[in-house]
Amino acid sequence: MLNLKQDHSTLVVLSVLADGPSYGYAISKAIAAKSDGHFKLTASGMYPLLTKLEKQGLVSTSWEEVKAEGADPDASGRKRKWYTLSPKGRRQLDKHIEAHKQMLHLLDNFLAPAHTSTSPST
Amino acid sequence: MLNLKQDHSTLVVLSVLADGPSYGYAISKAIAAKSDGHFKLTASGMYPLLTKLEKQGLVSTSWEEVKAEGADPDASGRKRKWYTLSPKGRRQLDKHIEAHKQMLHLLDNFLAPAHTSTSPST
DNA sequence: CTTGGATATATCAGAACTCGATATATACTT
DNA sequence: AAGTATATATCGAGTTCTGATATATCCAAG
Repeated sequence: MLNLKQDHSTLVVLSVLADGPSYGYAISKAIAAKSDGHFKLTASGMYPLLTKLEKQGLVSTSWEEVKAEGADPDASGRKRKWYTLSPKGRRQLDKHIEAHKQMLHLLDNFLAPAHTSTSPST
Repeated sequence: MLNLKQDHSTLVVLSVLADGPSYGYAISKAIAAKSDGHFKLTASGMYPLLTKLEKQGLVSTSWEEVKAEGADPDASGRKRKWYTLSPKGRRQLDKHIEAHKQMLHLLDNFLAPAHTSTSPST
């Protein structure tokens, strides 16, 4: 169970939101589920990150009341803060994925034995 | 020019030391060269990291005087602190590489379209 | 011989980040 | 009534990041 750091958290959260709007608690569960239990992003990592993404304009937000089944229509129930990926967030996700891929590529090259082979494959 | 964070720094520094003993300044230059100028690990990141690796027993150290060409044999010249990868450091490097590869694999799966295909490959 | 750039190690300090613990409140189940 | 799940959020001690600073030697150009 890997606790995600900011860079990976951002990538993963934006990726979840690319599938459609969601909210903190659900995103956290989605990350655990989608990663088959390997990734973990807890509340203390999630909410500051979401606030940051909001400030950066990568997501837009709205509050919505959670209606209970047989609830009194006048009762004020639990609230959810929904996050929606903005066009800017969309572009940022693409950038993050690209940056991630480049990092992989550079690290692979770095770690590869110093063959200097410049193999014609790829 | 990417400034390396601790995880990647550790991986990259141990990797450089796997090619043979070296010292801070040279490691920094080697990282820039070996990454074709893409990775940067500056003094303020390098020395605390090397100290940490030493404390963890991943590297062993020794001081050596840099002899100048026509220098007075009695003159005390510049000093270098050499770092040598320990057997434990060797094993740790392998672990880091494995962890890195697993992270790639997990992130790729996460970012892949939600096909739910459960393809029999791999 | 003096100025500056390269070599070489190292710390400082403000900022940012990490992460378990805590706080608050509603909803559902037993 | 108690316990678990849902839901958002902050606190704070510890760690990490990074440009700036400090110190000192070596070498080449002016």
